[in-house]
Amino acid sequence: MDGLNKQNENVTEQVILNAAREVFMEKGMDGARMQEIADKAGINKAMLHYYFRSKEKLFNKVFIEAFKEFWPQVEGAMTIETPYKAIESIVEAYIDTFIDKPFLPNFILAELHRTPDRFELLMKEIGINPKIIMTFLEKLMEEGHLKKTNSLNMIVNVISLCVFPFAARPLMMRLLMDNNEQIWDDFIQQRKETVMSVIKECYFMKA
Amino acid sequence: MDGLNKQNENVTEQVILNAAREVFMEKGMDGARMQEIADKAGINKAMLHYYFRSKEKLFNKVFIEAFKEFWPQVEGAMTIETPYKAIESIVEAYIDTFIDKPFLPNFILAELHRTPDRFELLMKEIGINPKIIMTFLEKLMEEGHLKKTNSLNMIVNVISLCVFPFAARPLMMRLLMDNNEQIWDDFIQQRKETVMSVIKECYFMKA
DNA sequence: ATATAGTTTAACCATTTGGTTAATTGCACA
DNA sequence: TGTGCAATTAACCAAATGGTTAAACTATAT
Repeated sequence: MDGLNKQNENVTEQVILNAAREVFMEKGMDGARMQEIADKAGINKAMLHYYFRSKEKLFNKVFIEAFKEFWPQVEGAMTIETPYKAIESIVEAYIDTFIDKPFLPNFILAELHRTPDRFELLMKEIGINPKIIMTFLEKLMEEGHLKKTNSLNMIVNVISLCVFPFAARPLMMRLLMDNNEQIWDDFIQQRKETVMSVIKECYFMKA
Repeated sequence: MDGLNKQNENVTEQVILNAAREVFMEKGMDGARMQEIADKAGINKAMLHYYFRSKEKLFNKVFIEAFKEFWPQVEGAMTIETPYKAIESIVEAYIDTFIDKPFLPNFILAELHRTPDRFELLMKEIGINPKIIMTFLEKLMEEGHLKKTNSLNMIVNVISLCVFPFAARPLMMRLLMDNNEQIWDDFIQQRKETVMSVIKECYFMKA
């Protein structure tokens, strides 16, 4: 029966993708080894090529998947009525994603830096366009909910505050937090508040 | 005469280091190829090993050099009398360094992520300890120049605002700035001011 | 001039790595 | 039960890569 085949295929395919995600996230494209992915998936290396043809194709799949999960959250946030809650949701989308996938920021930054042009293509392919966040912010300024400022600067600041601590986690842990996991956890638990208080102070109208 | 030999040695050594810096900065440890470094230096590949023994030793040299140049600027900034100027100088040290070495943030983040423990060792070896920035900020709070807040959050915020835009440059250029070099240059020219205005708003006492 | 010591190179080596192939297994179906 | 097709594997391959070596070159000191 065809249905069972399809199901088996999907199972193996998923096993491979899970292993590939782990390895690529941790080691990046250059550092990852097909053999390690196969080992982690518990299958023969030839299967990777049987299902995904090449390392690059497999990598792309993993890369695209990571964004497909994340971006809708940001888009969703912008439909929220209250301006404050909307921006809070964007911040939350970023931070919760990275709590769940700690390697994602480094993974993206490395790939971004490795092949920027291919990155741009993939973004367009998936339909990610951060400019809509910018226009969203500009709308909120027009409507008088936010102070009128340079929206490019504002969005860069917000994203910087959300993403960078995760990207620099090993540094912060070792040089600022005495390698103490608890301090990191507390820091991250507060992070949404911390970022929002900066945004409030700098960009929202004083009540 | 020994002097001439030493000079020649130094010349070749520097040629190698310059080439190695370029390649490692752009491709990272995993992506860099010894042959490419040799080609860029215009010498035989064996020379790399003659002078630096191994890829890792060469990489370490490049890595350490990058910090040795940068960190004293930050330390120097903290000796400045006026609190505002002191913090401005720290921000300036970061941003000017990255204007000069655009690949440095990605280079550091990648290495940080690749071998965090070795990174920590190198930092201690060079004598870099960002905690002194934290205690410096705390002193300014005690003295009433800054609002009393969590110094860890403050330093992370400041560094995030300074570093992240450079690390994410390829993304920002392509998705927010229409690949327009001029927009990027303007953005970076304003960056010191932008960051300082956030710091002023959030952390300095209102005049 | 020649010995000596450091410098540089071409050729080579062992290992790793992404990818292929041909044979084997397992399973639906007739 | 046997046929056919997809899934899976072991063995293999060519290219790339970090590293080595032995010979050649250069310049200096005697």
